[in-house]
Amino acid sequence: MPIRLSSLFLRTLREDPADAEVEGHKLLLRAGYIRRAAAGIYTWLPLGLAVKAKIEQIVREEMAAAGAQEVFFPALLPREPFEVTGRWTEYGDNLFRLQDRRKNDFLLAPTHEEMFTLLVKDLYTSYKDLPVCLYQIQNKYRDEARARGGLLRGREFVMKDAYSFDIDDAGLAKSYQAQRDAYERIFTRLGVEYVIVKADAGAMGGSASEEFLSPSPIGEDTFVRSPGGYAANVEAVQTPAPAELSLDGLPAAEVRDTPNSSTIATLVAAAGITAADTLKNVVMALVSPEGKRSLVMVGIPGDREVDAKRAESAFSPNEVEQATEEDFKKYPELVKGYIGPKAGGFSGIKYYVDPRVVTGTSWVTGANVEGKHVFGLVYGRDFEADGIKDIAEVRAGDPAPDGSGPLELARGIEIGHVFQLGRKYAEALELKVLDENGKLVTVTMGSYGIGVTRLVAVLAEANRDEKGLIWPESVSPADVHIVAAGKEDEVFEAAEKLTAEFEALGKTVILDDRPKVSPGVKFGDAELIGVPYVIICGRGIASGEVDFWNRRTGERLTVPLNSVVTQLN
RNA sequence: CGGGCUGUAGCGCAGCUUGGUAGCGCACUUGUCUGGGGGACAAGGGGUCGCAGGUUCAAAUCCUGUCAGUCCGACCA
Repeated sequence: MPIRLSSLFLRTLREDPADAEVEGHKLLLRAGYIRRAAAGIYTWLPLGLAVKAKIEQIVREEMAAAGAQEVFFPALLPREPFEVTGRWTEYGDNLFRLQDRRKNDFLLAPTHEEMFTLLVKDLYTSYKDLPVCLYQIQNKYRDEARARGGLLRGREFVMKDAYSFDIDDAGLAKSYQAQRDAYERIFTRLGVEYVIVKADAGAMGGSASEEFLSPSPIGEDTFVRSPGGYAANVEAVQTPAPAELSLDGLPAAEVRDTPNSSTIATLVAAAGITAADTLKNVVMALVSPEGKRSLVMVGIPGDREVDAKRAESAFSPNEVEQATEEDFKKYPELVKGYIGPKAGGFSGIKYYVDPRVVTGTSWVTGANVEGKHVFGLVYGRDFEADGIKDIAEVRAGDPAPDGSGPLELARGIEIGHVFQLGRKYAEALELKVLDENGKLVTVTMGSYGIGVTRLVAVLAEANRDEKGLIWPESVSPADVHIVAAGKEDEVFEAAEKLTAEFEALGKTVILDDRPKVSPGVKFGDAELIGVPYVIICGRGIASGEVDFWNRRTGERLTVPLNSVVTQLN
């Protein structure tokens, strides 16, 4: 049956809703795909549901091809499993918590690692059962501090999450690759542009992790890429270390008076040097998962700022905070504005340097005395560090770690994430199987996510013009949109006949059979709704002709009524 | 969580400064005309003015509180 606009539950809006900011989101609202129910929570209307179903279908087909089996968990979960893995508290305010009538704690699942792990533990006990890969397409709930861009970042959203279970690392690598390949096929079929970037494993533990980002100026993730094909999340970029320099013939370090030069800017102005010549020693406070606070010091080139996300990543699992006045009070040796590396170090403070600080490099830095800096302090001769921490900001033009050229910074929307999770959850929840020697071994896992509803937003954002949406064929709510433009019975009869012919070929049709609606309104709605092919049955019917519009290219042809079906086929 | 802005009909907005009959456009209903780019005319239906309290003879309007939305930032597998 065609989708008849005469009866479809739909009301298109002529004006943009005031609370929508992102263009694609405005169009989804105006064209009647979704309605907002609460901040970050959306109701799906028939057209939106059709697009979502198309995406899910492609995901299901490719998951099946990759050997994954579909299951379905409740979204409403008891507290206990999340207590075991520590995430009941770890997730913080982002977790929707609730209680039943007996005051037992429940949550709305933000993700399902625990449940998948427990399910496999529940049923499987032998290495012969592995590998196995399970997935579901399910609503997730995260009480985002700030929902954004409609479906882009919602508090309720649909995610495909898959988990692989293997007996060993080699198996995990294989499962990971199978999912990664499936993701490439899925995004290609969806017509979504994507880049695969190395991601920071972060708090999730585990080793290999890659994100699928769809490049977009409205993206929330910053990533870098090089002309030679390197791509990584900003957190994951490793700054290449320059070659070490010879210590021979370098002038001796010299302490000079630099009054009132407690910032890089004032120092540079007063001493006639550039910021890149200076070594800025940043003191930060680390808070361990147990809540213990300690200070660290990192020397980075003075022309760069610390990137908070990179610092978090480098010092994970510790939280990184700015050092407070109180912190400084505990270490009177630290002279704010004139902090520098010190022979033997400051007791209780680890000292790290940026990767660019290599043997033979010479720096202008604090002398640990009010009003004095050291000039020509050479790494490997005059000072050493406890290690390397790569926490300085990444800038456009920086060299790619693999030598593939200068990096460019770009924004992207995370549409998928593949992750070698390892044994973190299996250990916490004691998922073990007997191996061929009858010994218990802990299973190793991978987790693989695709943001299904986010993909609707990404597709809408990437496929539109000033008149409306332009869906890729693979996700369009219908294959063809047929408009009966006119008042004559012949026009409607021809449109009906054409609809039947397309449907006989297995095509899905949106039929605009609204009586007494002017052609202009119907054309406008067709363009807004965004089916890629539109056929107009109108004044040409008398001479056996219809108009054939290609929504994407804008091409408009007049073709004989009796050949339009083959034209589209 | 911090800062800004906004809550008046399904959508977009005016009215608030200076308190006194709640308005406009779109959408919707009916009729006539029109019929290839959101057409015209006429007649209609629809609003606890976010919520609560206060001031006042009288509050959409002034005051206090609160809730919600949204943007920027912080946060965020």
